[in-house]
Amino acid sequence: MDALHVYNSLTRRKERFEPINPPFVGMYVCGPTVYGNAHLGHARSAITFDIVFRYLKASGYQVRYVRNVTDVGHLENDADEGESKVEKQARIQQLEPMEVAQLYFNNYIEDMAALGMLRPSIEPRATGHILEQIEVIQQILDHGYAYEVNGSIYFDVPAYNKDFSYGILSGRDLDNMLAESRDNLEGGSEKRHPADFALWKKASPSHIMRWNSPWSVGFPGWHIECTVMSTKYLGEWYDIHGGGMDLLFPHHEAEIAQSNACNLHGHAHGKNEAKYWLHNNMITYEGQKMGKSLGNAIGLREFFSGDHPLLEQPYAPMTIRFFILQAHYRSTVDFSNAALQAAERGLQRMGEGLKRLAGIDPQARAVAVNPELEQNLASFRADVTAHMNDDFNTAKAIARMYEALPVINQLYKDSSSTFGVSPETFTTFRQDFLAVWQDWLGMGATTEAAGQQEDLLDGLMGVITELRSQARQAKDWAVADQIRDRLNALHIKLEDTPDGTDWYVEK
RNA sequence: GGCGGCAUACCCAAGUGGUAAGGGAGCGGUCUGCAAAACCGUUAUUCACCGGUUCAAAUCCGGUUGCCGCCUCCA
Repeated sequence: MDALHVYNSLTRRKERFEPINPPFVGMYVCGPTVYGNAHLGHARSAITFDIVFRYLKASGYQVRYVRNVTDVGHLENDADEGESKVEKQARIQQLEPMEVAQLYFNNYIEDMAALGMLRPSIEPRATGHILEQIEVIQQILDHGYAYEVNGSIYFDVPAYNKDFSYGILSGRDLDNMLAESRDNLEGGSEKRHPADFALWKKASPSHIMRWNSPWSVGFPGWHIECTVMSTKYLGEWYDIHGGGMDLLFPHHEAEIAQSNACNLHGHAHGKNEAKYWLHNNMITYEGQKMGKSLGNAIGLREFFSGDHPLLEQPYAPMTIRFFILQAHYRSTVDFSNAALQAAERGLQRMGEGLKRLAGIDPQARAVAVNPELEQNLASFRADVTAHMNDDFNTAKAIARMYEALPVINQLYKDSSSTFGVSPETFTTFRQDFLAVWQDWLGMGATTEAAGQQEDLLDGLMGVITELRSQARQAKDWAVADQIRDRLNALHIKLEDTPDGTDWYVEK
């Protein structure tokens, strides 16, 4: 595609992407609730929108990417007046609730950095926007789309549905929802209608995270923070709202309702908080959904360390990123040791190609231009752009990179080769190839950060491999093999090549 | 029950009207003291099943079967 198209959940169609105020693009993504370490699902969502962020920037847009941090715990269960998830963790760990939120927020940032994520432009916290949330709730009340019961404020879905239409995003019909859930409407509920949801909850005595409001000492409802913070930083009507598919209902549906109830423009004017609603699909593990409630949500840190009964080995963060990018973001992606190991090997091969790419002298390969190779390299950028323009199809972009890999290998191989490309084509290709890998896909951090330790190790290994080469020249295989075996035991792999011996530390 | 998605080789996975991408694994080969790695080549007449539309369908329509997600906190 020659222009960016995105799949919009709101219209259920792929649409041409046209920002409201080019060259500016506003994007809001639902971030984590910080009461535990991040798992694979968090990674998928963050990676999906990291790609969107990167690609929009690479396309020349000026992007403001807002990703919230939910540090209000909310309740374990709407019907309970019990403690929130954050408070529960705080009690278990004997920490201040805010300490828990900060701890897991720090961990989240660390994990995301390991996965090659760019930091968003703004990372607002729910607890930092209590006043704004109270203001918006007041407006919704003033507009008649909410009501108070015992100090709690609920969104009045039926009232809203009269003037707007509730369910526009998820394709739900309020009447069906009513008919279907009438029997689970329990007597104790303060809500007038089962579809109503809390905007403000009065705190029970055990609820520690609490703030003053005109209605009660309490805390904001689950959905309101996103409406409020997106409006504050991106306006009432902005370009992109992203999140996982599991947030589509009720969370995003509620957000749209709140936004319309507050701003009163609504879909009659084609405005539903954001112009494009993008949703990444779920991750499964051997065909089964990964979820907290299912207990099979393997944490990112466990993948990195390999310390989990389901994992056969540790997996590098970049292996995980790469694997996720090999599938389209709107498809489910199935994790398993076999699949991850396949990605690991594939990534290794690409890394090899990247290293070779740097070592090719374009002048020396210009001898005889081979039309086929020339064409492969010359069309590279246009091909990858077309794939990314098609709803960020990173799977295709990566496949295209692999199609260029044999060309890189051929050019690298031997200088007497009759294969060649023009230096101009090659130089442009090399720039593009690296840009796609590092900047568009964010795979640049493949190589480990170099440090002093590494310099020392380089020096030591230089000495060792040199001694071993001498032994090999003397055909002293016993010594040569002993060196290799001993290093192998230390997880240092030696590989003999025609030019000398390569080594690397096994992960 | 309501809403939605998926079913492509041994595994992962692209592909939504023009005659099956890519990765891994397997197999054959090159290289190599050996090993490992790397490189080259190769692997689905066929896209769950049945019917229909079309010159043409994995791709569109109808039906069947199976799997999954959301509807409750979840990315």
